[in-house]
Amino acid sequence: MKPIITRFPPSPTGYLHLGGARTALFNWLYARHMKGTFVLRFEDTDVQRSTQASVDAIFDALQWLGIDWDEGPYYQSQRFDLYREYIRKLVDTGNAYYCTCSPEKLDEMRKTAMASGGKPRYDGTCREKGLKPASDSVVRFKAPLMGATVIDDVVKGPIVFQNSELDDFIIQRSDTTPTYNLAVVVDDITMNINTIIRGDDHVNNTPKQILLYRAFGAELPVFAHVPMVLGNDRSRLSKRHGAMSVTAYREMGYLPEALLNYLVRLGWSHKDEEFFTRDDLIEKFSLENIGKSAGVFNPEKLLALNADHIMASSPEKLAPQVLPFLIRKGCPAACDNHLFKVIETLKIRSKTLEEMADGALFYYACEVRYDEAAADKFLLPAALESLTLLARQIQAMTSFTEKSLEDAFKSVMETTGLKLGKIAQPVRVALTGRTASPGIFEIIEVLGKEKTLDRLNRAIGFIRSRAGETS
RNA sequence: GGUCCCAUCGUCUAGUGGUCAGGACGUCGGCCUCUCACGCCGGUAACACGGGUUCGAAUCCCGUUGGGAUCACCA
Repeated sequence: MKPIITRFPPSPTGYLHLGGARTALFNWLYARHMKGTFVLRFEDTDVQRSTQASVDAIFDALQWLGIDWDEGPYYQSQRFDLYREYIRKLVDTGNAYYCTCSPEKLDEMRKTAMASGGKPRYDGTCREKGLKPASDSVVRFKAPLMGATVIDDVVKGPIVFQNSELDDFIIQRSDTTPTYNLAVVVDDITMNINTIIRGDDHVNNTPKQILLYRAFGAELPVFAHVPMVLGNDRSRLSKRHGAMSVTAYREMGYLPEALLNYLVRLGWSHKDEEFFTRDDLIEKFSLENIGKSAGVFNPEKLLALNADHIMASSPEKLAPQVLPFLIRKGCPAACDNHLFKVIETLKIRSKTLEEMADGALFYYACEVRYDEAAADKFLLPAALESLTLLARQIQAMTSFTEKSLEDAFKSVMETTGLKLGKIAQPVRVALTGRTASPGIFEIIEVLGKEKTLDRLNRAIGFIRSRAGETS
């Protein structure tokens, strides 16, 4: 069995969007699963629209996703000589010809065809003229007039196209650069690509490409056309549907594994499993289980999956990923043992790293900023006794464990006759400034004796001064 | 419009002739509980329609409807 060689061929005309990422992922996974080779190639023959910034953005996104390549990156713009050589072969073998019909004439041709209800296709004016290259001539592929071309698609099954539907498409522009269909085929042939996994928006190009493979006498690759990713209005995913670039998800605090997991499940399944790590996917991915119908992108499910992946990650793994979010918020955190403990308390209640960072801020604050409503509700004179008692208990403690803290609270409960619920909320506001946070015992343990006492005492002072004001 | 593709809960999907049509997200109710979460229990909700084939169709065939893609000297 021949080794599988797949490729991802983005055109660098913008950031890497979710659809592209999924295509890259499928190709990468298949190559990894089959222990084959994954090739990266930039299709930048459109010099006008291709930019280095886009190339960099795509590198950045792929790297973040952890999608690495074994070969390339190749740039089509550096292979023009090769394409010319292949085009010449086609002309020499009578499979292509020069055409001098002007764009204006073609336009008119299309219009009259449309007007009379016909198809907008080239009428073959120059097909049999045997023209020599001229300054403004293009090269057209001489497509068969009869017969049919069939795609043996692994996901959709056989797809038949009547050759009479195809026209003599241009393979070389008047500026001697190759067009898309020619360049892909030459590249895929010369790079030995034998498995092409791409969006099914390419299905209609495929018969043209198959014809080119035949004209070159090359072996056909396996085609797998995967269904599109749709927006919530069921139209093709685009900017209208909100955040589209892969890196936007990084900024919002998504884990690359979660995004990968979500993307792969959009169109592929393995039994009824929902959660996959990167290694799971490499092990389980297969072309057979790719679905046929288009899928709607659902941000809520992505979010839920992100929460699952956060929960499944270790604090050590999470720390370097949250750190940038903390720093961006002006938090003096470092990737240390303390941060690991902080994360441990937040993991289970954070759906994104952004949320986790927000939740972590209070641990690092020099002075807790009280949420107004929280302070109004809980930092009241009624809490003074338990706060004071608790401070005294903690003062006397030498080390914190869940058990010893529980005992401290119990003692306060006994003295005051209050339930834990009544005591915990004021303490929570004193320590975090908010009414929602990780468990009280966890917080105290992570905060440490000194900070806990500081905050308790400050809250006591806060209540006293307030009481003074109002009385 | 031509060509091509697709069709199971709102969404992602399992299902490959015989299932009470399963799971996940969402949603609703409840439990747990120091808050928020997590977790747990339960509810809601789908085979687009019409014909066949078959003892028996979500599963196979045809048609209808609906949705999508594509029709460049873009990729």
